[in-house]
Amino acid sequence: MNRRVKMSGVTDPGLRARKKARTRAELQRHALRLFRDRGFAATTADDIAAAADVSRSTFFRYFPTKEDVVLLDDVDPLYDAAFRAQPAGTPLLRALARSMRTAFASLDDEKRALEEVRMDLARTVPEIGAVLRERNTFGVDAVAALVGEAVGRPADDDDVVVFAGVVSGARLAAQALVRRDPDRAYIETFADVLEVLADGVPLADAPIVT
Amino acid sequence: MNRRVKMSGVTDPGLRARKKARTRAELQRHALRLFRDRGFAATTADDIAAAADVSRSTFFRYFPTKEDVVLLDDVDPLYDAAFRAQPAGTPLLRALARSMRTAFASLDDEKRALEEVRMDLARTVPEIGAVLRERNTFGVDAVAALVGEAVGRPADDDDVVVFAGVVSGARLAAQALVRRDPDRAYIETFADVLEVLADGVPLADAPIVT
DNA sequence: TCTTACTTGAGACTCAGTCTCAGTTCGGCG
DNA sequence: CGCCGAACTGAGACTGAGTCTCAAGTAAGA
Repeated sequence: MNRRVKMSGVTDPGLRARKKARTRAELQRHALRLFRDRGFAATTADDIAAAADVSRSTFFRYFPTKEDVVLLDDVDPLYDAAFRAQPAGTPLLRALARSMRTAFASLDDEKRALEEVRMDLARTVPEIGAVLRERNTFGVDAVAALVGEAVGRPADDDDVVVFAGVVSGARLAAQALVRRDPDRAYIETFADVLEVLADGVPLADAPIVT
Repeated sequence: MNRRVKMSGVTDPGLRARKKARTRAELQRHALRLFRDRGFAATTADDIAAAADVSRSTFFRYFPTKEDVVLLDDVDPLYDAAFRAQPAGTPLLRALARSMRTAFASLDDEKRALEEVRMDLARTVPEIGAVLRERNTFGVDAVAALVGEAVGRPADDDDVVVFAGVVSGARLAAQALVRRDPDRAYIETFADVLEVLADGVPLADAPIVT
């Protein structure tokens, strides 16, 4: 029993793969806990490995850098999917705002808590923020790809890239706002900013006063 | 002769300070050269120190990290100054685009070359890009401060922060565009993007197709 | 059950970054 | 001019990230 079912359409993982997934998840779980409690810099790769009961070598086999451990994520694909599920005709910025809200709302409590720790670290620890910004669903390239597809233009079309830059900028703004007022919820703030932008860039035409 | 003139309004540096400035500049000069020729990762702090004929310790005394050496910059203050010099009444985005162009044009050839290497590294080497984005004149916080002052609003005003995010996003877009087509000049591209945005966010109202 | 391929732990190695200490050099003052 | 204190430098030890190699263990498949 518990044999790998090779014939069925969905290839069932098998013991080896299941073990790997479990180890990876364990490493992340302990890492995030330690980062939260002791701080990122004060947590060594050894600490994490020890907590997850594997060797340091193994830690780096699963995650190329200490930052990468924060990247592991079940949520980003959900944003993507939610966006693709938006009905045709929806204006882009609204569609993005909405898909963020629905994707985040669809998370169960455990995942949401995990996600909040991740976003907190992203705002707090510069190295992590940088990595996340580059490899996230909301990096310029990723948004450009997503949006280009949605409007039927190439991902390197100037307008598409500029639009993607604005969306990434909206995220930067949201992070800055939450940093200034930690009571704000990040996802909500991000979605709000996108909706503000749907009515035009604030201050775009504001003149300089002396 | 060559005595430090303490009485005159401008405090003349003195030997010590001059030496420091020279060492710092030398370190940067060699570092950028080595980064360009060998690559960032393949250049060790020892290499740079040796090239500039100082000890490794001294290198880290001048620059807290290897990335920081790329940050040293005479140009950013020029952008600031050029922006502040824009006539009252100029709309913000135009003012930013213009001040970038004039500041960059005011550089002599040597400085401009240096600046181009820096921007190239910023686009090419992720670590450097990240540091530059955070500590640059065009980071969200810096833009918010500059713009808040210009429109007479606090730097943590929501509109100001969102606007600053858009400007930072414009930079991200410009970097992405140059990455796709290295023949573009970065500064020009950045200014162009800002001017595009002055006419509204492209695709903002574009609907999703299918 | 036996072979093969993947996975792991141990440990050596390089390099970034921090810190301490001792020696040197500059600046200022008598 | 000569001396003292402060700033600067180089040497070297130390921690921790990240890479690599090798030997031992374990799942997969026949």
